[in-house]
Amino acid sequence: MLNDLKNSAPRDCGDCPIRHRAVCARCEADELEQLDQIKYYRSFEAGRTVIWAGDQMDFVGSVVTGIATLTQTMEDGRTQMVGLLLPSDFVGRPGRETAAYDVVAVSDMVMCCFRKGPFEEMMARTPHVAQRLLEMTLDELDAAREWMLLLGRKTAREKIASFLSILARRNATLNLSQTTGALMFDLPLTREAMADYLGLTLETVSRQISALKKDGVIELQGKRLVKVPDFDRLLDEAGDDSDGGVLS
Amino acid sequence: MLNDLKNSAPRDCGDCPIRHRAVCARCEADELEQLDQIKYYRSFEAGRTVIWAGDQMDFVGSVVTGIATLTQTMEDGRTQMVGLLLPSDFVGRPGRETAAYDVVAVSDMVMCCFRKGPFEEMMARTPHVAQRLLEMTLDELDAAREWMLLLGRKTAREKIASFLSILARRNATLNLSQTTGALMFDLPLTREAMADYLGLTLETVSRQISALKKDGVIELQGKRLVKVPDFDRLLDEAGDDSDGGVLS
DNA sequence: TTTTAACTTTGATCTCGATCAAGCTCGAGG
DNA sequence: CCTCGAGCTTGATCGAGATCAAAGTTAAAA
Repeated sequence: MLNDLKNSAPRDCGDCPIRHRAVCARCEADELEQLDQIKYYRSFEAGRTVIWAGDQMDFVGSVVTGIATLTQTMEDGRTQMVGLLLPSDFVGRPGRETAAYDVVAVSDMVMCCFRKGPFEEMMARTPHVAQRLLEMTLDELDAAREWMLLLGRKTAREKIASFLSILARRNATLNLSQTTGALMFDLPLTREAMADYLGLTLETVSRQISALKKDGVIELQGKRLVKVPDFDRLLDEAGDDSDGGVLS
Repeated sequence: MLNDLKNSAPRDCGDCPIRHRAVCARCEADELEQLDQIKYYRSFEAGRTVIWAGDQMDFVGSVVTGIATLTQTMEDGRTQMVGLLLPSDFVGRPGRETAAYDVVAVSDMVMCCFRKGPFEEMMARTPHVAQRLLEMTLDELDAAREWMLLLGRKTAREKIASFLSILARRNATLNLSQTTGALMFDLPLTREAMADYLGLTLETVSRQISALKKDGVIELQGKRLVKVPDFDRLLDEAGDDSDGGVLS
């Protein structure tokens, strides 16, 4: 409850790790300077809630480092995660007063924030921010629709395999490795959080991970480090169109 | 296979039924005229496929009248609807070559289309189109996330009740009625299409509709006309936060 | 009018994942 | 070192919804 505020090395946009992927990606030097003047950083410890659904939300921003989740909860407590926010992902919606979802930091996290008013003015003035935001929103919409297929039609095993292959692919993109052959990555979520993302119970998540391990699709080192000896095998288990899509 | 092309009374933007809700909603007279010059209408009979996932897509457009569905299909035939396109909804994505989903006309339908190239130029020149498209995309993203909660966590009965209350609310918005008390509307989808939307089988859809009828939550006249005697009761069955949200 | 086929309903049964219930693991704090 | 508890695994059982099967309904076509 205390902080949010310990200033974690305010950065210069020039060497920001998400400079070319976030909402500012298309900005020219002068636009970047405008953004620079209205931005501020906030840090959150793992487990902290960034904002509650329904609360007044007077800022928008980008995840700089760390991971957060977007979740919806029904009155009786049933919970569905509707987004996993990784570095460069955008939080909040211009033109809306209140938060639509709970946003929770899953790891220690730093956000680059803008007060909503100035940000909206900026959007109206400079097309590059709005353009980039549209592009990012369309990508998120595609991801949400892919998730609808997963939630509505995939089996528990396919859900787990799909989730793991998304994490694996993302990890391969951030690092330099190629998407075939063996690769390793960290599981950033607890079994329970995975269950909330996949529309399962934590017991089922645990069982299916064990099953995939027994079948040699994955190997575990500890509870959180996953090794995938054959990525195509994992993709196959995910039931996706095996287009083997090139990393973008 | 034949037509698509029978010219259904090309309209003047001035008296277009979706003038103030579609992607052109914010346009000034001069911008509207530019759009007018690159637009063309296409008609589709009920059941016709507008475009197949993966196909080259050289246009974008808006649904003017009628209803279409957006669906994803796995290799083994499992199908998930990821969107229901109503009048004013936008189809296609600027900056993408191929269609991501199957688009199928569910009723006879008329679309207002723009070739992709000219539309993208227009978007780059005039901010009002891009602004409106961003707003619409954000709304669709919210709808997709609401659907994720439905698909991941709601029971079959809640899914049906949620779907019916969405249709009822939309109908109340289009017509003049208020959202409380009795209201009637048409079911635009077959049981199978509803099942694909809700992540169920058609048998379960049929059974749950029968159950809601038996319990007096809805009444049916024929297979397709639904009467809701008490809308709050239906909302309650849907399991949603009962904020009784005012129609926007 | 009869035929036909798409759509819907209902019944019987099965199965996957939920639920209930112990234990296990491992790292932080005393 | 031990204790504690959060997170994870595994087993036993249950039940909502899927699946398999058969009729019923309706509207268009012949």
